[in-house]
Amino acid sequence: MAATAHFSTKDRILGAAEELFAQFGFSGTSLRQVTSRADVNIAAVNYHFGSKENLVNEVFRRRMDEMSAHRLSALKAALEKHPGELEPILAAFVEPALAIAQDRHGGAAFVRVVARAYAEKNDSLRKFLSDHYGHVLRDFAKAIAACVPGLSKEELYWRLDFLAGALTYAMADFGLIKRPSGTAEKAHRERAARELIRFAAAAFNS
Amino acid sequence: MAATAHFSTKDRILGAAEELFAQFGFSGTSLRQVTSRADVNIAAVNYHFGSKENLVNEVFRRRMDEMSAHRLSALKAALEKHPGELEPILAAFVEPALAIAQDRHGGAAFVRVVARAYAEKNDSLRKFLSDHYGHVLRDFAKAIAACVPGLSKEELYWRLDFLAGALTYAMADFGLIKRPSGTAEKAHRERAARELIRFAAAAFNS
DNA sequence: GTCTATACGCTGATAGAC
DNA sequence: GTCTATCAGCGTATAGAC
Repeated sequence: MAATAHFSTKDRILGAAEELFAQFGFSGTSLRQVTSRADVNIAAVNYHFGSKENLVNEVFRRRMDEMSAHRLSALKAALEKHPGELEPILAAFVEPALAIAQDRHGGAAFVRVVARAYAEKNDSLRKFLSDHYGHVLRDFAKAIAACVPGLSKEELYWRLDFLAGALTYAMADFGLIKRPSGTAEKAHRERAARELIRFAAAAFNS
Repeated sequence: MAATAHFSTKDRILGAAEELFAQFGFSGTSLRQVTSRADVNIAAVNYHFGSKENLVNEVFRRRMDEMSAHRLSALKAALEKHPGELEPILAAFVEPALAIAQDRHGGAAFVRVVARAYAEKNDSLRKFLSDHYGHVLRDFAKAIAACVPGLSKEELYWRLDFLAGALTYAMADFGLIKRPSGTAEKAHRERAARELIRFAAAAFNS
């Protein structure tokens, strides 16, 4: 695969799916659109991915791996450069998520699938998430606990849940706040991150 | 309609749709499932609702109207009984959502429908919500602004969005926190509401 | 192993008879 | 208002070519 400049059938499907999911949403994209854009036969999807749902999961896994890596390296940097400070830890959690969410290339599809993973209570998907990315949350919980020693473990986890909810909501751009048409997407995202970090810092410190 | 104990075709479709959407999601539920459960003809949906999308909106509207009315009357009571206090206002926002979530007659279904809308990032549904219930959020924003005079309007709206995200997440039981098997569902939800109100109060007061 | 042609049982939607 | 009939498009499955 490194020996050729051509993309494989599988990669072309992934790329086309990612673009179309971002533009039209998950259920708004048909496999026929995907395979037409990728210039492959309709049956190739089921050959390479088994099902449409699994194709979505594969698109999702790519982003999640990337986001988790960014979160962990940002956490490491935050602990080294700002030991004992809460906000840099929260920034390490929030910023990679919002960056991925607003990435042009498939970010919107990623957001949709993240939320689905929870909403569907799909146990195998939940297990996949917990198995592959649970250690990330645990690292953040430990780092936050060290900054806010008065917090019980139960309260800590409740608040992490609330932060995750607010973050997911912000990622999906679901709320009242709409980006003013004059504002660049990047500036809007940075504003969202800054606001959420301050919000969460105040809440964790209470 | 008040003259008879029978439910109309339209109401039977709405009830069946709410239950099925909660269980299988929007795109996971076919109109044939809905009409089969409601014991009406498949074409009745398009006759009464025009489209599947509009049926989704109507399912939402029934519950949202109820929840919004509860929120507004609770807000009024909070402002009269506890003028100048933030936490009663937040409780007026959070607790009706809790109440709906606990309602025997489809309330749990409603919460899951909201969660799914959020997960699937259904744009038309989102616009519908914003058009019809934006004024409720605006009333809360005004009440909160009076309690936290230092907050800019923009910051206020960001924080309301974060609160809404955390609330949606928590009410749908999305997060890490799992209800211990010995705990009653009602007690668990009341714990969630209490934690969230404290969390949000700290965040708004920062 | 990869890929294609083809078809099956569904879907949401609509037109027109009653 | 409600029904039947029918439509194009959907995700999926499989047989078989290379």
